[in-house]
Amino acid sequence: MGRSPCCDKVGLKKGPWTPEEDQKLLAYIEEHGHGSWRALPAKAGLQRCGKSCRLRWTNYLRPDIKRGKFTLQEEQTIIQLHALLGNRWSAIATHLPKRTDNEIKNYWNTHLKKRLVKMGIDPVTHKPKNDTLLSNDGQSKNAANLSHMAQWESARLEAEARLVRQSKLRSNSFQNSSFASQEFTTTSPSSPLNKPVVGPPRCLDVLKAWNGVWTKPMNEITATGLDLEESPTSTLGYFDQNAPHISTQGINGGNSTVLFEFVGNSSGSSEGGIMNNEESEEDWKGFGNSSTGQLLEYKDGINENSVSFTSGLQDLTMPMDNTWTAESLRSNAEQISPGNFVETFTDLLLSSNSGDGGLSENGTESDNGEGGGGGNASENCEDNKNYWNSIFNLVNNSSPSDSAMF
DNA sequence: AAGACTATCAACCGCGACCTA
DNA sequence: ATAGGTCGCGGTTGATAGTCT
Repeated sequence: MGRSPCCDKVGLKKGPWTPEEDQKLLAYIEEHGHGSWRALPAKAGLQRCGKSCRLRWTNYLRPDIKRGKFTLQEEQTIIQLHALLGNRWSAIATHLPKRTDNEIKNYWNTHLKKRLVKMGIDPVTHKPKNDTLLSNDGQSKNAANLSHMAQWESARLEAEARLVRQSKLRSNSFQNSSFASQEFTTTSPSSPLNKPVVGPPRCLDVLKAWNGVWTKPMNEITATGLDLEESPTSTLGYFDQNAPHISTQGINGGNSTVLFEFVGNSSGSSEGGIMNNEESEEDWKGFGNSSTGQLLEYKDGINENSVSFTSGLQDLTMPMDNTWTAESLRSNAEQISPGNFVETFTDLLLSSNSGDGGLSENGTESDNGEGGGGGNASENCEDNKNYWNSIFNLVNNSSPSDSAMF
């Protein structure tokens, strides 16, 4: 069937919105909710098409939008999610509170993609340009798993979208009541007023692990607070950022989800490791000579039996069997001196960020070798390997890996 | 100072999915 | 089953600001 025009284009205004138009749209939605976007412009007295109104509201006027540069944490989340989901900006935005898909898309295209390219990583596949590393390391299996994971998460996201839609329908009668009473706790940028998603955001299990990285001091890892009572394959459980925890589940006995959270008294971080923009940029530029961060290199990747890291001072090998429990994590965590896991993980992920940061082409600003990554080809290869390994690590440790798919 | 170039991001376009009759 | 209508998503464009030469 053919696509019908969203509106009569004759006489409709296009281009940048004026403050007056914004005011009209805002006032109308505050009073009536948006209802049908198609009908809204006429009712609100706007010479715009409904689509334009929806976009303006969704990407700019909505009160629950956070503006300004992205924090380091947000950057990390975007990269991780993009590795899993690809250009599914709306899905990615679901996990970035108060950010719109459009904003994330723009940020990816103008910043993050370039950084990955400079790292020698294909921003589309997130694979090193020379991905023989993977096969050489016997990690093609992991790559396949990741691919499956992405597919699986995609299916889940779609199912979630349906649920949200259904929820929306059920609550439609709710819509036109008081605007002021609307909850703006939704984290979905695609969930404006007509999507009363209340409560913490639904979150990928992967992101639980990932978010956790930023929310809890290493030494606060505990074996308590296991909150994955819900099925690991269910996304109906909410991730509570205020309830960081470490979770283990029936490892090898069916479910092998292991979520652990370290973290973050990052230098320059404020609450929960969230940094302001300048600080974020500083981190991008400065890791490698971080005085507070301690290098923790994901050294050996994942193999059959263990996962190994190298801290600045010592090696740490975590068993990949059912002995990798909360307790073991905690005790192993204690092996790592109280450095900042956030930074080290960031280093791990982005340690080849020489081009964009403070490391000059010739490496003159690289005053140390460990985290700078601005070195030779072999170092870059190692960094790329680490980058991808970090993703594998997250996926493998937090995936609902025990679904039949895996 | 001025023109060229680059980066950023708001906004638009077109497609596909979904819903309803 | 099908057609029409609506909405949301992802790709792209274009205006503007900033930087470089």
